[in-house]
Amino acid sequence: MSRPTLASLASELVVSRQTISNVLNAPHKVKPATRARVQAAIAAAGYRPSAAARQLRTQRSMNLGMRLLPATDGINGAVLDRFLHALTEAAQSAGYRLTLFCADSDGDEIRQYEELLDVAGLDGFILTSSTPDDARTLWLQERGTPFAVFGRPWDAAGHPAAAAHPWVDVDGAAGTTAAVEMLLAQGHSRIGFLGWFTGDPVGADRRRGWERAMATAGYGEDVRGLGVEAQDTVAGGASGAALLVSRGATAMVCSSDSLALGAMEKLRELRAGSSVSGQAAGLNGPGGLSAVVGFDNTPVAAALGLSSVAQPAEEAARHIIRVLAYELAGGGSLAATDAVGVDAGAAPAAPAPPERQLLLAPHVVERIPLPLAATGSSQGPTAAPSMQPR
Amino acid sequence: MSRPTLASLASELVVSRQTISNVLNAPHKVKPATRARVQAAIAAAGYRPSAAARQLRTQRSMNLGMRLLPATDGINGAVLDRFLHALTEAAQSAGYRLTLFCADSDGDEIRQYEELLDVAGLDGFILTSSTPDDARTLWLQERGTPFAVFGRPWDAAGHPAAAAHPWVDVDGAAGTTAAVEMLLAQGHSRIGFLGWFTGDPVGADRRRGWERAMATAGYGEDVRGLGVEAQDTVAGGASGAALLVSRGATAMVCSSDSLALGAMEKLRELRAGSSVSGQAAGLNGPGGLSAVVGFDNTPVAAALGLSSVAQPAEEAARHIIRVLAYELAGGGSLAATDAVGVDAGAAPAAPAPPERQLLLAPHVVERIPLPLAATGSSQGPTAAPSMQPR
DNA sequence: GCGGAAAATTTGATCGATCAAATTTGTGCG
DNA sequence: CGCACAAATTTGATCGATCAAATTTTCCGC
Repeated sequence: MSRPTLASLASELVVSRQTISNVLNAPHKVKPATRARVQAAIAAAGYRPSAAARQLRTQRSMNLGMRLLPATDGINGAVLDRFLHALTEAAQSAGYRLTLFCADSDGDEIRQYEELLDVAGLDGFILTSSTPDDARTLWLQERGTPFAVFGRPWDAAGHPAAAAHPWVDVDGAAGTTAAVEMLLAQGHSRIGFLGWFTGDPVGADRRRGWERAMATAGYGEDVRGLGVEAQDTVAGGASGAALLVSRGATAMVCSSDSLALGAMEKLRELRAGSSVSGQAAGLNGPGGLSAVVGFDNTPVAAALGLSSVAQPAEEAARHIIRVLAYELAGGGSLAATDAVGVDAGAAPAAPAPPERQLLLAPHVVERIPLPLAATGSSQGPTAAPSMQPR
Repeated sequence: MSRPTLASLASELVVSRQTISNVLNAPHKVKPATRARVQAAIAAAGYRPSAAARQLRTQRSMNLGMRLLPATDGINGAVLDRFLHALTEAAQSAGYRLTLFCADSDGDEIRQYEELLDVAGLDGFILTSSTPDDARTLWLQERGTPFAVFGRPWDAAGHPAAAAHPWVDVDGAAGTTAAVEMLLAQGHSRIGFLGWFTGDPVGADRRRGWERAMATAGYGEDVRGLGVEAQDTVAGGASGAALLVSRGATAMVCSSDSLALGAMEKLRELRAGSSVSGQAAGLNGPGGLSAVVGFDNTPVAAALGLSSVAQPAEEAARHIIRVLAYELAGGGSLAATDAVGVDAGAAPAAPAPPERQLLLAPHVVERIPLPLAATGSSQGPTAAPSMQPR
């Protein structure tokens, strides 16, 4: 037998299509006895409603779209990777499917939205990364398409902006603040900041966290000169670290793991260079090598024993789906009014709407740099005789 | 006006639905004059056929599915990331959409196939990674679902197996062979192999490439003891490298960048330990640090100046789509006979069917290890005065 | 046992496209 | 001119579900 349909199942069961449909979509409308009988038949026949037919009628595809950004660094892009995994999983368990697409530019991305909405009837989009005065969010809002953004809205000046759409972001400043606090606890006081060039708001935000923490600790005055910017690469990190050291820094918080990796290597090199007792250039602070903290907690950081600020990408993804699903389920129709002083109405215990805009706190993963001692790890290496030749 | 449909456009143009449909799907059936008029109207109205309606009628969704594997290492997983990007892009330009899904196990993956086929009507699947006697490929073949695999089929013994389904893979042995040749050219002769524990066929294949190249170069005898296996981590690479060095290796080819990274660090450490003139333990072969070659050409390798074997992931992705699209377009109906001596028939110049099974050759990216000299890269670092406080 | 409202179920129309067959228009030629 | 036949276009049915309204069944009190 080929795939069962509502009609085929109905005639078999001697009930109408609609009754079966109701069992699936509005069970309370069906008499318990019938319901049980139908459910049994559905399970037995392995019936699954066709999404295409359903979509044609209901105009909902249960399909969400997300642009796959052109891989930038690959070292830092790892966060989006984790995000994508978690997003797929969350979407799936919320009953949505996830469609990927590529775009050459933000303009092209909008063109893709249009196409995907018209042709595939996607129900909503997830945007990753937000730019100041984002054209995409404007377009989507005008058109009334549901969407949620991983990344705060920024105004043209690079400051957090107010926006009506849902978003989730990670509080970068809180991350660098926590990193500074960790270093302070280790006994450091001349803690530098190593950021990237591109004047984007994310970098500025991370820098602010460092400034704030230093000021709070009473080192606000010393900060001048300890904030440095370089290209967001390993090489850039190395030269930036050299500059910071020359200015007396004994520790540094970096905007990325690429930078931190370069910094760590450079510190190691400087320490090796300054002879055995490397107290020379102010190196060897209390924490030794771990005086470098990266950002994003990339696999590389984990592999090399680099401390790093970890973004809760999985939690962000789950929340994005939660919000989007809520909007798509019509939750937005009531929640349109800002959630301030909404006490009247006495709604019948709706399942507390998710925060439409959420800032998550990252945490610092403290690591001890790879010792590289000859002692093997859990399982030591073994010589293996050549296997099958040829 | 809301979205135009065939019917709305038809009445506007005073032609029938079917004529418009034909203009889109079988232009040759429509008189040139009419065709032009309809095409203009389509463009003007921005008409786009609904995929759901089309799918309902044609039973084709133009949608491909792919499982997103649970992120393993993150360092080595980068290849799949590039693959996914290229795949999305290729699918898109072939007119297909890509749907992602997650699964807990291979068994669950099959369950997902079933669901996605029934509910969403996916036209085919892309599998990444293949296991010996893969249950998924068997299931898909039995069911007659089109699919293509990134990875060769292996038999239970871990040897390449014959299979009827399309696949693309990268020739790992050729990669390690090329790596050995590069090292030979640098003057090395005691070249070790550093693989991973898990007895999977991919690792064995890469090892065979090393063995073959060494034998060809006349060092077949020496190989004994120079093949070592460890955990596929940075720490594992370090300890494996130590062992290889103790056996007299001056260079080594690794199965992954994780291993190579550990090896590189260990070599650096050993070299530093053996005083200034580190000729001691047979270190400092002709190629110096670059005597380590990794596999997968991960961003980390690029960042750290580690030579590595690069998989043509993008090309693999494009070919996978090419093959799958060909099958889905009905190309398989003729190509069922093996492409050996098919000279008869004299087909009317069909656009040469793509190879159903293709082994791509990787290439070695030779790099000079990060010097970490204080001289800044292209753009040097600059001190930046504190930005907006608070 | 009966009227009438509520509950349960069924029927016909519809979403927007393509297929298959029917119909109309156009062309060549004796 | 008119016939046969091909080209171009149109019509009706269909894919598989849900919606809205019509219909039948059930239940209750009097």
